[in-house]
Amino acid sequence: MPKDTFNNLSEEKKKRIFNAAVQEFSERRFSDASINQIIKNAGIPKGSFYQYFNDKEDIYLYMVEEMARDIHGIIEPFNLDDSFFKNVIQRARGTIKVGKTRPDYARIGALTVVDNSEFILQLLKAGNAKYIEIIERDKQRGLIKPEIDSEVLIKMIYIFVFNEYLYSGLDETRYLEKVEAAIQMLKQGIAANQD
Amino acid sequence: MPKDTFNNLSEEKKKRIFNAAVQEFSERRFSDASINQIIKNAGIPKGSFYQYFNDKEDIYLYMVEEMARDIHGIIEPFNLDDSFFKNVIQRARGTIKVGKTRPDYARIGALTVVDNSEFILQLLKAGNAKYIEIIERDKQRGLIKPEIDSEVLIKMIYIFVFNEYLYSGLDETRYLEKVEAAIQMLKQGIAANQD
DNA sequence: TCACAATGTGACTACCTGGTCATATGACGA
DNA sequence: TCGTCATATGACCAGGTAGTCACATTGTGA
Repeated sequence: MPKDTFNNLSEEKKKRIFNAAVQEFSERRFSDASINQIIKNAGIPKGSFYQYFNDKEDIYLYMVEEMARDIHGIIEPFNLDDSFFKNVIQRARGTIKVGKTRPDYARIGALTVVDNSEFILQLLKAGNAKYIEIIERDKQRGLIKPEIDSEVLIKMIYIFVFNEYLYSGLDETRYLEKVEAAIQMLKQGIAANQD
Repeated sequence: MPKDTFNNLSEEKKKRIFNAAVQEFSERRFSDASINQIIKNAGIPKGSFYQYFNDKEDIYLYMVEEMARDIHGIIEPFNLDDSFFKNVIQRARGTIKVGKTRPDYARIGALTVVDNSEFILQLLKAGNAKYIEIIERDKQRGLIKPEIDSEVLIKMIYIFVFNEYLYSGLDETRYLEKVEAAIQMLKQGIAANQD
């Protein structure tokens, strides 16, 4: 959580610092991102940074919250009545939509997939909790086989969706094709002879 | 490719350097690994390293080749008559077998999944080529649906298998369960009502 | 024995990192 | 006008990185 000194700043300066963070965290994963680079981008002195934030985690969390607020209008929220499949595809479409206007935002998300720091892992775990719920509900609704391991399922999708975005996200058509192919595979299976 | 000066070294010294590389690359992914750390582990001066290798990529490739030679006896090679599924599970079992005697080797492989440097990406692409072949063959044999995107399939499995190893690889039973769950999902699908 | 080539060596350069802290500045109330 | 307090600032510290290079040592063949 940013310190009071940060909250008292002018909107312009807060925005400048936010933009600087977005720039850095979209170029390098959290673990590799540099505070020095952020202050350089923002044009603020080193000392000020530590007057505003405790550390890198602090500004990252602030940035994520701001981003969430920003894309609130673009991305559709979870639809709890829809199936897990629909929600995932919806989300993939959302990622593309975001990627069109804010490729930096989308890349920040995608970069989490190649970060194995404890901080990022915890963040992801929290973010996936909602999906786990939906999967469990779909099991009860008879849409998903009850013996399926929800954690494995969401993990497979999550890391694929973001990994793919990292490498082919710029080509939107191709990206959506790949994601849909992946989901179709998981949905219907790849074996030709159903037994 | 190591320089001649390296090849002329005593087996003992070569082994010491190899071990030092294994230690470093099993603790940090390629991008984060430090040459300084390797020479420290090996007990050789900085200047010597550059007399033996061109750079970090050079020693990494050497290490990978040596490792491949080393686990040749442990891991079973591709069985071209077996299905893709069997080959993947075989490979996962192989990873576990290797992990038992050489957890460092297994971790070096697993760390590739969180490395998005061009160097590692190329290495992985080359390594997956054989699997692509097997998938294509299974399509012709009628074991895999012909419309399946081979690249998506192998990518999903690859990143899942290594990602999972990175986080639960130490618990072998759990790890194998997760991998088998993942493969089963892909094989038969997760949808309850087949249509 | 001598000369020359191959190899060993670590101090050094240039550059990066996160974090601290003494000092400077400016605002605000008495 | 003065004192106090919040905030701004960048020099500085300790530690890390990759790569170079002048010099020392060793080996080898004449």
